[in-house]
Amino acid sequence: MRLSRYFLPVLREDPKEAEIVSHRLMLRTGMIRQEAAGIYSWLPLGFRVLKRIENIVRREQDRAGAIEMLMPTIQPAELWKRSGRYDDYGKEMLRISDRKEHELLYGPTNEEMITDIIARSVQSYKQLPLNLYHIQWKFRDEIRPRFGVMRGREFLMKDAYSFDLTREDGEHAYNKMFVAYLRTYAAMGLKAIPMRAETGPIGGNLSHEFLILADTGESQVYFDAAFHEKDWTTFELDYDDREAVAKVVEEFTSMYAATEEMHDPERFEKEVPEERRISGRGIEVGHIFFFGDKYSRPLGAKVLGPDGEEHYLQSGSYGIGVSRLVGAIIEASHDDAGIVWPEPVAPFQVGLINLRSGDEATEAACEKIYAELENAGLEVLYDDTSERAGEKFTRMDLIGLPWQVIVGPRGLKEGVAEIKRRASGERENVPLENVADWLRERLNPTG
RNA sequence: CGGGGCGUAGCGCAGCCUGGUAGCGCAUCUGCUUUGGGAGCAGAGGGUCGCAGGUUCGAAUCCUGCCGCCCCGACCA
Repeated sequence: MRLSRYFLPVLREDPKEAEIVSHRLMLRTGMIRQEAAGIYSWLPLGFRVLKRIENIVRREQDRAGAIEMLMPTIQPAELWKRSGRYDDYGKEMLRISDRKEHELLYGPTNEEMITDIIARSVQSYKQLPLNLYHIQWKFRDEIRPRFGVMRGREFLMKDAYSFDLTREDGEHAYNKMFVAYLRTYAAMGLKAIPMRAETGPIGGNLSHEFLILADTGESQVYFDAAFHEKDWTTFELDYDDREAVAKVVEEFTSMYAATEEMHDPERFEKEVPEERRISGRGIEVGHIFFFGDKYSRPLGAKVLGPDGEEHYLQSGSYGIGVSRLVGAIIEASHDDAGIVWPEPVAPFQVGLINLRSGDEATEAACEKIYAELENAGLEVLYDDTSERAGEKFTRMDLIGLPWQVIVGPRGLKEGVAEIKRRASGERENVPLENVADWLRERLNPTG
């Protein structure tokens, strides 16, 4: 992408409404634009990141055997009256009515709808297990939206719903999602610590929240430093192997980790040696629940089992805040100069900077490298604008692409381009003709 | 919902107390000079002063009501 033809409205100054770093940087880099409290437009740069994250989530859900679908944002109130949540959900639910005065609502979550779909289509245990998910916009009329996309009213969420015949099967479905979540966050360069959680209005009794550590997090968390020593990168296993899956869950739940609501200081002190007790702030980026027949009963989701009897389905629901993750990743990965994108979620992998636009030789060298990088399957933002070097450097650091290729008359004389790694600031001079290969060796082509 | 703050050009702000023809910096446009870490000079464009009502000869400024936004607290992907 040529910057001169792109839409990247960066702000030179900090917008005054943004206090926390991710919100500030998202506004400054032109990723988002606020339309109302907790409601944002996603501008091209932000949209690219959102899609990247969404794709990683999708890949890991698919891998764990979940099946993607899409339910609408608008739901009939009638479903929610059946589950009893129409009244329970309170003012957080945005209620609307159509021209015929039918009561509708903008979905804050989809347990009712998916359970109803299953109830109408699944009659036999032979059709199980099922885990269906979608990635769809939600609306919750939060008491106080804040922190940009981290607590928006409208937000993009991946929500999956599992349906099984027995509690044991349901727990396996839960465990699979648990492992899939570890894999998902790891694939984005994050460590999200699973913590025992309250179940809230979703209900049920088995639940974990996944939190990434950041000073600006909204939750107070307590955990065992042993989490820092875990291997977060390899969870290669057969999802159908119940024991293997349960073992990973066991491994990651045996160490103490709790949010403030569930924190038990006595247990913490008893189980964790003092030097390993860590308390800090965390951002909740995922939440999984197992709630048995809480919804299948009122919505009549039952199947005939092998015993010839009717059984209510055993269910769980599994959410990842996709739009929140954009902010959360920035909170976890930035410096004074701006965002430092982990490669897997970066909007572009490479920023190519022409330091002297208008200069024929420099332009020719840039065009050549640009074409080679694109041919190598890399995603490149080519700063071909006529601005001065300083502005280009500052802007490229601000938007935080993992690699910068800097081409100017100085290097051209030596036949080299300078390649800078945003995260570490290391620079290396690379012969012009080797730039594409050099980068390709250090990057995975994006799919 | 309780507490605090803000609303004036695309962005950041001054002006308001003490009413008198709306200003600064950055950005934008034109020209020239520049060009390896947010350039210089010269010129130019851009405003329902959040909205409505009131007081006044006259309101960004005073009064009343409303709306929006941000921050702190109780709730949540």
